[in-house]
Amino acid sequence: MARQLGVQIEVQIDRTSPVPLYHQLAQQLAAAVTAGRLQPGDPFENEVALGERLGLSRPTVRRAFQDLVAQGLLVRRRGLGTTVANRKVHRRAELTSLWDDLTRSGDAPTTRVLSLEVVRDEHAAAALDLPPEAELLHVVRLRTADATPLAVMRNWLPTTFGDLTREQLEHEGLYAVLRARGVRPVVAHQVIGARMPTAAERRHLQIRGTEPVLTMSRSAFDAAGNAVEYGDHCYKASSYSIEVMVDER
Amino acid sequence: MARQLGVQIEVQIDRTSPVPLYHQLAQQLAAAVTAGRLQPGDPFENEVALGERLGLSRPTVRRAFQDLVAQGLLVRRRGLGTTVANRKVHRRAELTSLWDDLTRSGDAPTTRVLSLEVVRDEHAAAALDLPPEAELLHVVRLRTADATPLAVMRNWLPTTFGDLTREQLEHEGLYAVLRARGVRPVVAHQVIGARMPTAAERRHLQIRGTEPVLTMSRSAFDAAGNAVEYGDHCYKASSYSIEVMVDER
DNA sequence: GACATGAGAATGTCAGGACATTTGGTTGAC
DNA sequence: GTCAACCAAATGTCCTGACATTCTCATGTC
Repeated sequence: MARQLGVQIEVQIDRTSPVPLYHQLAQQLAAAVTAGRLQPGDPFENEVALGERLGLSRPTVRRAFQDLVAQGLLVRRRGLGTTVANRKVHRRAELTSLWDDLTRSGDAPTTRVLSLEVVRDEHAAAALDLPPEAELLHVVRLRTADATPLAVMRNWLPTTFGDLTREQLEHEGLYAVLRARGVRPVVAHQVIGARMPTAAERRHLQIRGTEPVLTMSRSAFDAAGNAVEYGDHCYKASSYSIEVMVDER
Repeated sequence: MARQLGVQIEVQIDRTSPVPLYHQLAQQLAAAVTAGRLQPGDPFENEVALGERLGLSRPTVRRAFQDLVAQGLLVRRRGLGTTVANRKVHRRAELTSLWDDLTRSGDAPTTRVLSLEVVRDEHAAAALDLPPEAELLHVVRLRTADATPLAVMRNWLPTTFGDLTREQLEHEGLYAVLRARGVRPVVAHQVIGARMPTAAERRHLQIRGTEPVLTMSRSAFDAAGNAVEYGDHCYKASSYSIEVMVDER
């Protein structure tokens, strides 16, 4: 039976890349769907043909398709084939405001940059909605207040901020530096938790006895939806707390 | 290297069943984890050994494991193995109660009232904008989720709520009880922190090793500005984190 | 024209195999 | 006691192969 031929999508597979083959394929197919090059209901190229065209095995192609199904982008049925899924409506979550954690303190904050380099980090890239192979500017800073170590802060930013210097980052806060370049994060997703510090954190924060750290992970985006930064901060719990005001009037 | 042997779970595979083998396996493993026969952190039998024991191929076992990872029940790391995931409660820093949040996520909350009495407490009174000599209703509760201790919660309320009973407080969450009497907190000031647990908290929360608690203090007021409650909660940090969304557009 | 049947197309399931990478414990050297 | 190197254990990735099941269309018969 001559089914309607699935649409062929331009795909580049790089076997020298450290990114798994299935992941490269999944991302490019997802990009094509998300960009609107395929519309809901469009038939997809079948898994065998796509595999032959790209020189990939069927399980590898199936693994990529599976990821797209999990993201809600594709629908697959045995005997019928693969089609582009209908777009779902996403509801915005209700919001609260968060006090800026350090600007109210009045203490004399200082920053020491422990590390500043370009890296690849899949987890950070995912938190910024960027491809796993994306290069990111990774900065690790030690923040002190009144000469007392308070926090170790790790941040990852897109390499559009690759020209940030140690001097800038030590002279003022990261967000102040970003504001000076016209970048204003307006949306952030934060998760607050607690754990015991690692050996390195104990050293930097001068923690001697048994004392936890308060952690906060944050993904921040600007008004246009561009990734600004992903941060993973840990604070000496004895010296730090986070204040949240809730107003549901 | 002799790793700790993964726990063996009783599994019945029926090859005459129309249910796919991977699905039969996934369901029985999930049931064992959900039923508590395996605890967070427990090592799982590795995929090769499990396959050999059940006469299943490695891809079939991996497919079952993959489903459990997707459900948040297992954690897998290359070179290390498969372990039962920690149960994490992710909570939005909105004006909701833990009971409401756990009920919504299907985590079967229960409450045990440890103490219910009228007291004077200067600190709590101050947090409620009340005179230091004001009498307050003081309640201490142990909250469990899925039979696992999660939080010790201390609350102080004005004595207008003095007729609250143990039964009411054990049957549903504090805020549900308040709503039933037409009381609705709309403004709250919350402080999130971390510390090491007290001996009593260790006992109630069944904390054995070195593990911190995540703390949240909250003063809540109704629309007219009347004090509703002051709460001081501590949560097992390995099982709890707080989610905050920020939108400043 | 309606209905049954068969076949082709495509996905679903399962198996076996191999190599790469990560992790953490052990061992030996200093 | 510390540190580096090595190795075993375990998962991650990718491949080839085969059979089962579902779906739809074409064809033949009445």
